Order: sequence, then structure tokens, then C-alpha cells
Amino acid sequence: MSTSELHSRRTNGTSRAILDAARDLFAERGFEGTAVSDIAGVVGVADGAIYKHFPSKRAVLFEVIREFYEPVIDASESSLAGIDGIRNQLRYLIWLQLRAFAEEPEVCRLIIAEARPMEDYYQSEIAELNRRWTSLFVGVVSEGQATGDIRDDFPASLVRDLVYGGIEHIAWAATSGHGSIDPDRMADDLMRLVCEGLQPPPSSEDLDARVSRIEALLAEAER
Amino acid sequence: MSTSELHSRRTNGTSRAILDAARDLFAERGFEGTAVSDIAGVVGVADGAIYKHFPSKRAVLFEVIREFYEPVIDASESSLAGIDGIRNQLRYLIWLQLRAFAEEPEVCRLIIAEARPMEDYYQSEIAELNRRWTSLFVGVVSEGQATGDIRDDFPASLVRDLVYGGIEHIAWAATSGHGSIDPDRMADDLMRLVCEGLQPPPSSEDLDARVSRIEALLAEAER
Amino acid sequence: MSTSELHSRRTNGTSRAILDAARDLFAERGFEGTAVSDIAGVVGVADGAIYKHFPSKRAVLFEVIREFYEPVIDASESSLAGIDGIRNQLRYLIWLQLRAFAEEPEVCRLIIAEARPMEDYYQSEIAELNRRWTSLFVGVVSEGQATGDIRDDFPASLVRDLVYGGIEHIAWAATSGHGSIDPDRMADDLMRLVCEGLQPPPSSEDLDARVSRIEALLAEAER
Amino acid sequence: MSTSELHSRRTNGTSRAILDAARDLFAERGFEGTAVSDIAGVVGVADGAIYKHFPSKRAVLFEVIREFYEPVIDASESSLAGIDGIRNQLRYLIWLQLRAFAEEPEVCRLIIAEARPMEDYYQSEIAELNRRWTSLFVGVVSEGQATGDIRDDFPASLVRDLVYGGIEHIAWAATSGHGSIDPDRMADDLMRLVCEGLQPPPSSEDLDARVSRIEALLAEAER
DNA sequence: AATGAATGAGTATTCATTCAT
DNA sequence: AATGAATGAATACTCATTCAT
Repeated sequence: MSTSELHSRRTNGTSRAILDAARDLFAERGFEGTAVSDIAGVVGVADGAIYKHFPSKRAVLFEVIREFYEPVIDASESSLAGIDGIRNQLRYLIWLQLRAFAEEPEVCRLIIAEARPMEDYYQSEIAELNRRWTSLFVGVVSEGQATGDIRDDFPASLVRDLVYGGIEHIAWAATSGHGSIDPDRMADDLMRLVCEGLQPPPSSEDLDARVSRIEALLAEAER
Repeated sequence: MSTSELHSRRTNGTSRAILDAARDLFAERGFEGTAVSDIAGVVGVADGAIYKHFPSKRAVLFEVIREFYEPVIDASESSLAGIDGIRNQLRYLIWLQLRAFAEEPEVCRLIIAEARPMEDYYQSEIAELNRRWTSLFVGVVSEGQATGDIRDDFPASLVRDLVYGGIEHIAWAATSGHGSIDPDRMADDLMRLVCEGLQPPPSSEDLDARVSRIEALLAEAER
Repeated sequence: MSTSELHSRRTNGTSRAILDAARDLFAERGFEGTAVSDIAGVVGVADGAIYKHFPSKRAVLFEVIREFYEPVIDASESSLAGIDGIRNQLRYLIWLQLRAFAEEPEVCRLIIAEARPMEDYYQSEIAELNRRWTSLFVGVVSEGQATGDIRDDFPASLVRDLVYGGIEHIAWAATSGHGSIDPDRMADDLMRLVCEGLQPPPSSEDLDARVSRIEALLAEAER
Repeated sequence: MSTSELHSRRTNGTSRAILDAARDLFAERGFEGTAVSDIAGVVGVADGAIYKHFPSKRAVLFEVIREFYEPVIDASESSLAGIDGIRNQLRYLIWLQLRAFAEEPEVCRLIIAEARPMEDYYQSEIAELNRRWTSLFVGVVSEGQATGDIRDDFPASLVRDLVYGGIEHIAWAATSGHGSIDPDRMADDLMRLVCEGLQPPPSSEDLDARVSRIEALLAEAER
């Protein structure tokens, strides 16, 4: 079984072709802007054939999103254990999300702007994937709070909302033509901001120096 | 007279009735789910009458949003100067946004899920309002960076994206039935997180130890 | 009373302005393409004001056409008597029609493409004007047939249909961007064609010559 | 099987039924006066079914016209070569056009009053058919001018405009309830008028006189 | 698996005309 | 003469989905 088969339930045949065509068309024209017959036309089958493979147009969208989402989550779930330190783990998850937006902005747009406003989204498999994905993040934060690496005077879910909401905002603006995403730089900026906060780091040098001086003076005085 | 009517450009007559009916219907059924004739029916006029007051259905939506948005922005623009200190200003803006979501979650949902994905959104008056709104935040952060109250090793826009994206995520989850928003508590949590970051306050152990030593030395010296 | 008042029932005021605006708008956008409120907008009055001056939009169209048509007919009816000879009279009427198309192609288009297909056209004042106009032509032809200047083995109305139908065809093609009309040249061509027909003029020279030769021979032989 | 069906590209099925229903309805109520749902109702299918067979209502009109027009043109293009003499060819074409109007006045009305004023008419297949049709006529006239059977001191297109414009005028009047068309008689009248013109046949008096004189001379010489 | 013809509900927008003021 | 708000009927076209073959 190939790597791709691990993550994709359909490796060839009409189902595969439908998903490929749908992904491209959805990305190009949006979900509403793509007719089922458009998809069928690109695949080269009759309209009705789509319904032998998927129960509805929406199911095609959800599957397109799943195919994009699931491998990332699978990979990160297994990779996370191999990363040392809470900070590194958080950075990894943030970087992964940023890279997804940078590489497949259209699919991300589909998720945010098309799938999420759908009324049955929260009952869908996509929402479940999203929960798996964000719970990875929450898990790391909670663990950090347990070990004391992360302060625990706010819920982990708040951090999740802040970080993922923030990434979406950043990516949305970038996708809308107001810039582009450099995952590495952006991950660094975000990590710094989220970990250390807005307040300037206490210039502990001064304190150090002064205490050191006192110590020196005292030590001398002692003799 | 409701709060929104206080600031509205249309205080009575058919235009007012159309906006009221539209706000309720859009909130209840969404923009696409509401037919122009539904609005006309609630108002009690013929379908065509809507178009004597608004050029299109979309214009009605935009006006509903504007009526909600603009007073908040006007008020905050004038209030901000009277608030002392960068932190207090930031907290005020965050609290304002959270309260808006808490009080009118449906209109907020309209903005995020219906208006923003529209293709001409970025050319609309609503987008302009949004820019005014978020630039208030960016202004405060930038000022803080200039005065040294806020570290300046990342762009102010990153803070804006993080905070507003985060608030949206929080509010969206709350609106979707997974909780409710307490603006005051949430504003405190957010402020703490954003200002101080995830890392635990520096364990002053080291400093303690050294100061203890100083005390010991001094005590000895005294003798 | 000025010349223009002789032909126009409205010389100033709102009625005049309505007709002027309507003529321009109809010419530019067609009858269907022009809304009553467009006309009112150009005039600078409220929509309803139009109906204080004209019973319907169609009545405005008909009046615009009448104002164009009637002076031409009045003038030609009085001029015709002063023109000598059937041929010159026919040429005058043909030239008049061609010039009308050359000078006001848009109003002519209104008549042909907009007014005439209307179902009540044949009961309208415009149709009556048209009958006056074409009966001038029929009158001249009939008179010619009576005097023997025009052969009488076909109805005069056939000549009318041929000539006016032909002119319309020519003018329509010209108006549609396939050329332009030179009334003088075209009138000459049409007169020649209509008067003398397609067949080449009998080369009576030959016959003349031959008869002359015979006469010469006979004369000689006689001697 | 009707004449039109012989030449139709669609001989049965829903497309055929749509065209038949549309032709009748368009003829009866006009193009604008016929709703797509009217056509669907007569055929007995759902409204949407029309659009599986034709891209638009206008396309249905154009196809109705094409079905009427094309067979006539095909037939005349192939028949023309078998007709001897320019005059007979012209008469054939004129007669064909007159007969078309006599037999299917409603379709002719559709062409003239509904299709031709449409703004994209000149880019349509119908305009192309019309060009083929009238170019047949122009071809015969031009050939006649080349062989000397037709005088060449005016463009062949002028003859075309005159004849077809004239026929339309005649037919239009007839269709509007002011008479009916007898293609044979009308073709004769038109041919005479167009070929020989308005002017009376040259009074052969002069020639008579001279020939008489010759006869007298010969008679005398004989003695 | 595939066809592909058929469904049929669903809707924003226009605009000539009216009428109370 | 003028207003201008209100009328309300009228309509082409789309498209996800079904089903007999």
C-alpha cells in the first residue's frame, strides 16, 4: 500500500477523477459557482454518474476537504510525539497550519468560507477533523500547563482560538491579495508574540548589574 | 427607541421598516435564505417598493450591517482619546468587540459568514468600516510600540490579526452553540494572554536566592 | 407664429422638454430601453409629471414621431403642386424620403422597428400620417397613369410598395453600419431603375442605322 | 409529414415538439408575448426541459426561422441552375419569396418584426441565411449585367434592396389585413415593373411611320 | 457503473401607471 | 401642474437530483 493510499480512500477510477476535477473547479469558481454538470463535464461522464460515487454535491466538497485535511492531521499526530519541548511542538503546529494556507490557499478558503457557514457543518466529518486538529494544539497547551511550562490562568481553548483565529485572519488577508505568507517567519513572529506577549521583556540586565554590584560591594566590605 | 435607532440615518418610514424586517429575517434565515418578497411581506408593502429605497437586496444587507457597525466605531473613535494608557485602550477595544458579539451575534455572523465571502466585499462600505475599526486597534498598538510600552519586534498588524481573528473564533464557537460570551471575563483573559504571553512569569527564585544571600551578607556585616 | 410653431404643437414648457428628452433617449436606447423615469430624470421632473402631459409612454413615442413626420408631409403636400412633370415629382418624393433617412436615421428606425410592429399601430395617428405620405406618391403615379406618362398595367400601390419598401431596405442596411446614404445619387439611381427598368435601353441606333440604310438603298434603287 | 419536417434537422422527440409548439405560439402571440413556460406547457414538459434542447428562448426563435428559411434557400440554390434565362431566374426568385410570404406569413412576420430588430441579429445564423438568400438574387442580376441582359448603370444590390424591400412592404400590408398575396400575379406585375420600368413602352410611331414609308417605296418600286 | 433526459422549485428585479397630497 | 411613493404583475433561466434504461 503506497503512502498516498494510506491517506486517500480513492486512488484511481472515476471517484478519483471526480475528486480531482471538483477540487480544481471548487478552488477556481467556489462551491456555489461550480455545477455538478461542470464536474461531470471535466471528468467526461454523464451528470448522473456523480451520484453513483457520492450522495450529493456537498459530499464531494467534504471529501475534497477531507483528503486535504486528513493527511496533515495524521502526520502531525504521529510527528508530535517525536518533537521535544512544548514550545517546539507549538511552533510545529503553527507552522503546519501556516504552510497549509501558503500551499493550498484555495482549499483553505473552501473550508472557511464555504464549508464552515453550512448549517450542518458542525455535524460533518470535516468538523470532526477540525476538532482532532485543534485538539492536538489544546493537548500540547494543556500538557504545558500541567508541567508548568505554560501558565495556567486561562483555558487552553482560549489559546487555540487565539492562535487559529489569528492564523486564519492573517491567511485570509493574504489570500485576498493583501500580501503573502512566509510560514517560517510568520511562525517565529507568532511564537514570540504568543509566548512572550506584548509587554517588553523586563530588562533584567539592569537588575542583574545592580545586584551584582551590591554583592561586590558587600563582599568587599565584609573583608 | 432602541440603541441602533439612535444612530440610524433612517429613523422612521418604510426604509426603517425594511431595515428592521431585513435584520430580523437575515438573522433568522441568513441572507440567501431570505427572499426579497419575504422582507416586503413583513413590512407590508409590495415587492417593488424595496427597490425605491435600496438598489438591491445586497444593499439592504450592507445597510443593516452598517447600522450596527458604524455607531460602535464612531463611539470608540471618540472614546479612545479619553482612556488613559495603552493597556486600558487595548482592553477597551477588545471588550467592545466581544460585547458586540455577545449582544448581536446574528449580525456578527452576517458580517463574517455572509458579507465577507461576497466577492465585492473588499470594495464595499462595510470593508471600509472594518478598516476604520481595525485601524483603531493598530493605531493603539503602534503608539504603544513607539512609546516602548509594547515590544516592537513584530508588526502591529500581526497583533490585530491575532486578536480579531481570535475573538471571531471564540465568538463563532459561542454562537454555534458551544458556549456563551462574558465580555468582561473574556477581555481580562485575552488581555493577560496577549500582553504577557504563554510563558509563566519568570520564577523569581534565582533573584530570591541572590537577594537572600545579600540579606545574609548584610546581616553578617552588621554584626 | 413662427415656422416651427406651424408644425409643432408644443414650443416650450414641460411638454416640449419631455418630447426633446424622449426623442434623444428613444434614439439612443430604443423605446423599450428607455424608462419613463429616465425621461423624467432628464427633464428634471417627477415620474408622475409625464402623465400630466401624455396619457402613456407610447403616446410620447407617437408624438415624437409625429413631430418629425408631419412637417415633412405638410411641406411636400404644398410643394408638390409647384413641381413640374410627373418624373420630377416622383424624384422629389423619393429624394425627400431618402434625405429623411440620411438626416434622422434614428427616428426612422423608431418608426420602422419600434412603432410599426406595435399592434395598435395601424389604428394610430402615425399610420394615418404614413398613409397621407404614401398617398402623395400614389397620387402622382396615378396621375401619371392617367396622363399616359406612366404605364398603367399595374396598380399604383405596387409602385409605392416597391419604392418605399426599397428605400427602407437600403436605409436599414445603411443604418446598420453597412454604408451611408447619399440622397442625390441614390435618388438618381432609383429613378433610373424604377422608370426605365432593368432591361437595357433598346439599342435603337442599330435599328435606326439599318432602317436608314434600307431607305438609302431604296432611294437609290428608285432612281 | 409536413414540408418543414422534410428538411428539419429534428424530426421527432422533444426538440421537434418544442419547435412546433414555439412556431405556433410565436406566430399567434409574438416572441415577447410567448413565455417559455407557455411552450413547455404545450409540449407537456417542465420549463427546464426547454434548456436541455436550446440554450435560450431566442435560440428557439432562431431555429424556428431557420427551419422555415433554409429549405427554401437550399432548394432555390440547386434549382436556379436549371432555369434558363436571366428573366426566368429572377422571376423564380421573386415568386419564391412571394410564395413564402403567402404560405407562412406569420414566420415572415417573425423574421421582419421580431428577429431583425434584435441587436445581435446581424451576427446570427438567420442573418447569414438571409445573406445567402439575397446573394442568389444579386448573383443573377450581376450575371445579367455581365451578359448585357441587364443594364449595368446601377449596382446589383440596389435591385436587390428594391425588390426585397418592395416584397416585404407588399407582404407586410397584406399580412396586416389589407389584402392577400397571389404569388403568380404579383410576380408577373413585379417582373414587368422591375424589368421595363414605369415609362410606357416607346411609342413605336416614329418607326412605324418610317417602315410605312419603306413599304410605300417598295410597293412603288415593284410596279 | 453509467446514461442523460427530465424535473420543478425557486427569485431578484423592472417599470408603466396611479393617486393622495 | 407637480410630486414621488407605492404598486404588483410578469419572467427567463439554473441546477441538484432522480430514474428508467
